[in-house]
Amino acid sequence: MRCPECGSTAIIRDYKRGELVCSNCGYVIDENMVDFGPEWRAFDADQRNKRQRTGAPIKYTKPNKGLVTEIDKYNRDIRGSKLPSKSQSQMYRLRKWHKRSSISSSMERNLTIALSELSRISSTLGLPNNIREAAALLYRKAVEKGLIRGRLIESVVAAVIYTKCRQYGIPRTLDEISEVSGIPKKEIGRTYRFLKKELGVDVPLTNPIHYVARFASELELSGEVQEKAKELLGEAITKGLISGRGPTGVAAAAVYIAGVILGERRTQKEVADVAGVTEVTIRNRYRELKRELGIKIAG
DNA sequence: AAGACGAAAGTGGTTGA
DNA sequence: TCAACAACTTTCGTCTT
Repeated sequence: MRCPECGSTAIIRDYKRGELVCSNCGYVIDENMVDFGPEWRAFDADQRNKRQRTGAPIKYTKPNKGLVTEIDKYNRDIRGSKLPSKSQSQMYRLRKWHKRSSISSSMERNLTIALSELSRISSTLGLPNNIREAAALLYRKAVEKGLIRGRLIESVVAAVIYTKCRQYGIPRTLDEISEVSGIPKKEIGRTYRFLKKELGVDVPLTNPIHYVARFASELELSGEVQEKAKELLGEAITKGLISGRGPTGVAAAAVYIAGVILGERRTQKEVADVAGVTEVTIRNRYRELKRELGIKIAG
């Protein structure tokens, strides 16, 4: 699907608000959207199997990727004739170990818990499916490398979501993820850094531009303001005003300035609230941007 | 009266010895 | 492991609209 406004394919489904939004320009494509997710919740694999009414394509968000080998209990070959007794005892042993290795392994149990937490968090944050899948894959890698030991499953889940959100350019702040996962920000950050090091994931610096659309739409600012804010940020980036600064603060200041320039003023406090920073930070960034970019505020 | 501005002190996390 | 450090927050007084 493409955004009718700017042609971008970066469309985000915001289930919380029931909106289909273009993440590039902030254009709301559809409102009153239906959430196609399940209406039920499940807390373990058993409940899920009982409640799920449809099958699924191959997915990393399923503990066994949706692919299972089953060894049935009838000692027959493909034509239905009995197996020789030597093969029968072999099949018996195969069944035993197949069961032990796949169903009751701690890794599978771990994944089951983790994946249900992962889907809960990503629903609450309104994350698209490709991120969920990517996060699930990353988590799987972490489990396979034995990096979970000694860590809360939930904190690793939070960390992989944070990582993937950043990689996919729809960043959520640590604060937001911390809130829905119930894991302290500090812990998520630490796990995130650990995973990054151990798994060698390459995460680009958070680009403040990615926050603009969200902040602007929460403040009900027009598309022009967003464009202006992005333009300002682009300039700021080339002048090296970003490094070392918190991306949310920079984005918030740009949105604020853009609003003032285009006559859609919001108070510093309003902007500060949606961005999750203080007015003072906005003022500091604002001052820097104003000075370095030579912006004059029209009176 | 509310918002904008900025100084000063405090906080939590990173970095380098 | 500890101290220095930068970014950010909290708090508060003053100025502007």
